[in-house]
Amino acid sequence: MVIKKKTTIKDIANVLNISAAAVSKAFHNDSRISEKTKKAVRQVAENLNYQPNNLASALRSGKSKLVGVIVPRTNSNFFSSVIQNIEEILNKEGYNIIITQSNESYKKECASIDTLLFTQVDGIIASMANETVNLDHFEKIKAKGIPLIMFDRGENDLNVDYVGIDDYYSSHLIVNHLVEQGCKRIAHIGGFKHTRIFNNRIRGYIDALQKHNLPLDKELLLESNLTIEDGRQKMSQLLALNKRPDAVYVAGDYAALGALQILNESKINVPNEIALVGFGNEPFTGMVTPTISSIHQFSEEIGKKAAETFLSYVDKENIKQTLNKIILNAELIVRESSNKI
Amino acid sequence: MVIKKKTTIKDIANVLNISAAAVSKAFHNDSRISEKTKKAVRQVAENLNYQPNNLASALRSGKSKLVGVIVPRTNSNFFSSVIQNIEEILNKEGYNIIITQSNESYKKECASIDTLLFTQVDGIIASMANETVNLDHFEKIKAKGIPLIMFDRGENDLNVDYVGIDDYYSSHLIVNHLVEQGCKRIAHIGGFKHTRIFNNRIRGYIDALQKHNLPLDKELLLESNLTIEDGRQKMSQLLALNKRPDAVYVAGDYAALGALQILNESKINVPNEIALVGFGNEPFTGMVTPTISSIHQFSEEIGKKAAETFLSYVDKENIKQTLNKIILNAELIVRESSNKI
DNA sequence: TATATTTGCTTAAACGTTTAAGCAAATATA
DNA sequence: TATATTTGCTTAAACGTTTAAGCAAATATA
Repeated sequence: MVIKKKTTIKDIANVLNISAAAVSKAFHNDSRISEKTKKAVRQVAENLNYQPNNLASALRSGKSKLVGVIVPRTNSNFFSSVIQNIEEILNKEGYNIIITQSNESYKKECASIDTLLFTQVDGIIASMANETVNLDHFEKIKAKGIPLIMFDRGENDLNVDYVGIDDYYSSHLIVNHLVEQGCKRIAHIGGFKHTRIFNNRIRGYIDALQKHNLPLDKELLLESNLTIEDGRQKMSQLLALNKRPDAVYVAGDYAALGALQILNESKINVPNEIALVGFGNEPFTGMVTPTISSIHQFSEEIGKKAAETFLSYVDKENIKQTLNKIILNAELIVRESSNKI
Repeated sequence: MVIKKKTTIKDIANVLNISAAAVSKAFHNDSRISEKTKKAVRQVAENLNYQPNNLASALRSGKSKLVGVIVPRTNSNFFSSVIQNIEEILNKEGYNIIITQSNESYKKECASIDTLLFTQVDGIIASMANETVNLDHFEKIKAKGIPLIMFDRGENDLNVDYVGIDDYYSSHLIVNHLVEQGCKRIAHIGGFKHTRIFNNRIRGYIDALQKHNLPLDKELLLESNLTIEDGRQKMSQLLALNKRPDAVYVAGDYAALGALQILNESKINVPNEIALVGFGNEPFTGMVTPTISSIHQFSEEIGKKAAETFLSYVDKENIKQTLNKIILNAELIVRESSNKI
């Protein structure tokens, strides 16, 4: 059996009787290398089946051409679509991405950051885990001097670029719609208050009620981890009230599904007795019975903007990031669960 | 502003007045380095906030400690769970994974392989795109001398390790169940015949019918790309037949959902008029009305076995792979769509 | 025709590790 | 006490690139 050594830049140089440096420059289309030599280099490279060694060039140039992406989970339409768009933009510029999932765990998020830094990524694009409160691990990234771009779930305190939708305004969209449908007691099953986006949705909900001169009933505002299970639990809690709500706005689709299950099991007419709106526009919202109204975030745009923001730092020395929010529009998709006709 | 240089092994060596080689050995717990020195090295490393440079060690040792993972999409419960388990096993051994999505596209799959090889991964774990027929791009991986492990969607012709479930037997599970429910005209909306797993499901379907002395009606065996849309289309086709089926076995959950939509829209009672079974146990099968029976694949096991198979090649010279199938059990989850009681 | 500029390379060092080979001092063995 | 072995390091080269500096030949300019 023949042990075949990998072809290197030197092998090409030997064939052509030029220096390795000239070969390297030919590949990089250096203006001081003649067209004739460039052509010859390309030809020999193909003949010898040359594959550049990214590790070596990364080591020498200090750029690994890798970008780390941290998401709470890939198993979600939103995140997988964002990832896909990040990849598309970055691949075009010669970057590859390393995806890691935090599984909503603070510990896993810390570990992810450590491994990404160890791999010498040129930057990190991240969306925070639910559990995360302390931000020291993200500060580590900044201390390394590589750009950090947050999307969807971020924190102002990090003072870095952020791409997301206007959660406060989205709540207004939902409340406006429900009021139009004639609802007067609108409940909100919200996410953790310590997470900025969920806090904004809560603030938006409260302010929108006030705008419509509706009273804020503390019993109708619940904090949840937004799983299916907790959605069921919180909905049961709302049904047990003396004065039930006539609409429920849930800050996440999975919890909205749990709520719907309880409503269906309790033979409550949705939307006529109680209307329901979710958040995130997961595909299943259009599959269940009745279909669930939800907020659609333009994941393609979010992914693209995040990638482009990263690229804007490339080749800059001494990166100095500041809080820079890119806020995109979101859209309310009205489906059966809130459409009384 | 202070430009801080990264701490290297040499900085530690200077502080302790020893050689860089000694520091490297101390980190690798070499037996010829004294405990005292090791302790001192670790202490100084911490003081200087030393982070090892993976690129340099990868270049020198020829091992990047990166493993590429290629999936048709991450946006699926099955694939994201497999990925998560691969990651868990490999992280323990100091490996990181680079995930790429082929989006079921042959071209994207080729590109993914190129970028992974460019990044000098130590191995690749992959599940093939729907579109893929030609296997040259996978042969490239083998030619590089790094291990290739296929899961879920593979090809015998590649002659590499494969981890998956017994598709042929799974079809028997489904047909047996439907016969038990009293069904006699069982249709099959199958995947592309050129993909091995779908072909096995078709063969299993045909043989299981024969085992139960049921005739094979060509009109009832359809080939599909298994999207929701095509599921709708193929179901409509079945409903247009003179002799309709009394059960439909769909080789993918998304297409099964499309079929269910048509059945619901046509006011056909599921399961009593027509029973329905899907494949894959995607979460939404338990969310829709009626809930859809489906085959559950143990994604945790599949991910773990794939990762362990990769690890079995680590540190081996001259890797020689052969067709080696690891076949795991699958389970039929019976739900409302096929349970006549 | 003499000098300046451009072209097309080469040379040599470097990126931060790992590792084979070797050496002196300390310790063990005969 | 003389020799053999072990311990704890050092030296030097290497992994495959990139890049600053420089040089000779070719070409342009005065």
